[in-house]
Amino acid sequence: MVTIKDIAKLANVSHTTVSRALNNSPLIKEPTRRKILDIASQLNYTPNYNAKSLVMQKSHTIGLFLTSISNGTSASFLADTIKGVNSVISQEYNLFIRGIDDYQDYSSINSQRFDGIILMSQSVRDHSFIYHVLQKEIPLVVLNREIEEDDIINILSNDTEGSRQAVQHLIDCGHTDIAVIEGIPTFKSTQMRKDGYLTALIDNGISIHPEYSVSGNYDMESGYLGMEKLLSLKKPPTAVFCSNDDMAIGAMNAVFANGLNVPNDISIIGFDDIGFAQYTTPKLTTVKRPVEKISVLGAEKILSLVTGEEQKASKVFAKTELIIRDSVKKKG
Amino acid sequence: MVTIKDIAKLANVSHTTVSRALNNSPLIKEPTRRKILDIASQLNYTPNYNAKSLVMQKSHTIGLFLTSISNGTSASFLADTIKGVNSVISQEYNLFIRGIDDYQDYSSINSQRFDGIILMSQSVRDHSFIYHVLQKEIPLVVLNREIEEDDIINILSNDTEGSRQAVQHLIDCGHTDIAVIEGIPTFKSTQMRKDGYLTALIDNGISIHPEYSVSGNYDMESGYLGMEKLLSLKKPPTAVFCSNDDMAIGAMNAVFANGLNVPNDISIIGFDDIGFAQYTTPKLTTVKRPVEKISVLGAEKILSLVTGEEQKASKVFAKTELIIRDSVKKKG
DNA sequence: TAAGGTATAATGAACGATAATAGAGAATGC
DNA sequence: GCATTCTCTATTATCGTTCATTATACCTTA
Repeated sequence: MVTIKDIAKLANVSHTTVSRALNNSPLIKEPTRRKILDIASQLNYTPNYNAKSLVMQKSHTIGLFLTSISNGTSASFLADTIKGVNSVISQEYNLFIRGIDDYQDYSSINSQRFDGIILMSQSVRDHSFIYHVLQKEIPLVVLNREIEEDDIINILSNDTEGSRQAVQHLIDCGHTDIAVIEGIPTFKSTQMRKDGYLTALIDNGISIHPEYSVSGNYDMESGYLGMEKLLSLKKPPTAVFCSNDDMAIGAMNAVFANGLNVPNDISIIGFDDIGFAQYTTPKLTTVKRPVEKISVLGAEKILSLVTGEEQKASKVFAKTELIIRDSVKKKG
Repeated sequence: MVTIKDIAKLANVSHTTVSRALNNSPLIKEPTRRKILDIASQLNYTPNYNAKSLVMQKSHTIGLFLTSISNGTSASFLADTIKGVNSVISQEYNLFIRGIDDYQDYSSINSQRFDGIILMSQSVRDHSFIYHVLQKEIPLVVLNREIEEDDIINILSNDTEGSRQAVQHLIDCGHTDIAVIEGIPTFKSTQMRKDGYLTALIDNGISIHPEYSVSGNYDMESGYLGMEKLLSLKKPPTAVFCSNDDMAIGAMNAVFANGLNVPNDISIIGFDDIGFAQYTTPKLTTVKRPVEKISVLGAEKILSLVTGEEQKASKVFAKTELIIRDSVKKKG
């Protein structure tokens, strides 16, 4: 492997001069610089990032962490996150990806190894991780889940408002017996979407029936089971807000399995707008959550943090959007 | 940040002794070793991987490359790949993820930066990348796409056989007018699945109609368009083999949009067995492709390669599996 | 012409680890 | 009892960079 010393020898200069020439230092005369650059490219020189990192105390890697990679994270969420970050992080950085739950302890996560960390957070369980990163003084951006501390850069989608709009849409269509299938209990998103559901009901003076709230865990199977539970009530709801699209799809299947029809017997609305939402039968009315956009914003933030541009701690909200398709019926 | 020298000072030994103690060298007496380890854990010592890498010529990072992260790679494929690899690569390794198409040139991909590379390959375009990695003498495992060179470790799913079985299943159900919606032309998988389709027809003495082969690009939209084209033929097929599930879902929608029924008017079979396949209406009959298993096998291979265990170049085939659900109808 | 400036380049010391070699002290042999 | 071997630890070099300091050559200027 060719090093700056090899180049130095050939150029008849010191290795320092080579280093400076390669780093565009003004201390080097143009002709020498040219000569050195020529030789470097002829020898096909590539800098040794380990040596560079060692002396500069910079790792050239950005860590993208998720609450989990294998558990409870849907394929489209994972894919959108990675796509968003990947599109922004330039080639000179290493893009490192892991799930927090892959770690027994966080000792290997330090500022030597990471210039900055993006956390796509889905659970309060992440708090110990956040605390660790903060304590190690690694630049951090937290996506998707609101963190109360105010010296944190936080990029969020407004799930509460999004789900409020969704349920308001059901109400606008004449529904009053509206149920919710909830997500994984420990996830903040679960709480926010439930809040939006409740807000819409309260705003419209609709009384809240506890039996219309059933639990789920964001996968299709749990949507199926949740809907079965709702259908077995003495008075089943006429519309169901599912906390994500996967569960909405499961729920639709449960409706069909019971010989009923969506949206004629039961209206269903989802949350996320995954790619499949427009290919279900009927097409799924849902709330588009801007996962990829959040990731892009987060990656941009971490880059400017890492390259030293001052960044105020801040909360950025990316907007959700109600996507009306065919799974909700106007009553009366 | 605490270094071995700090530990050495406190333990009244040389830094070399500390290094040896931490690396379980037999040259260190047990009592000294204990003392050093105690101090190290008290100081919360974590090794500097950059320094380590520099002297040991080892990067402690495994690169997971895909043909592309943003173009033509489905969410479930990307997610399954990452899940599989992530579950195997131990915590002491960095897991680096990128798309090949993110690179203008491969100069930054060298043995200093990567101990080993896993390539989830989807296109012949990857060849220049493979050539580069081979030339840099970086341990390499290629997944998903067969590479002719025989000194390469290659882990594949047998798509040809899988799609042959799929089409054979259609034939067994009494279909003879069988069409195919193909994938992205440059992808090897497209060719293999087409081959399986053709093989099944030929094996059964069914004549091949060129108008029954329509092109697609693996996304749902193209499945929709492909099916529309087929439906507009004078004599539409009674069954369609879609080269992946996404297109199958698009195709089903096209059938519905034309007022027809699946499977009563048209039978549809897919390929991949993505999570949604069992939640479509009707549930999709398809061929399960073991993406995650391939990734696991690949990750295991690269690890044993990297840790120095001899590995013969080899081709490993992971089996596909026909999953029969409700989108194919028995004729007659 | 000597003293002082000002560019430009060279020297040598880091960074934090490992590895080859040297050295000190105890155990062994004759 | 002294040389020799054997254990264990210390010394020093090294990996490929950057950076602070020092040196050299070339101009100014008095």
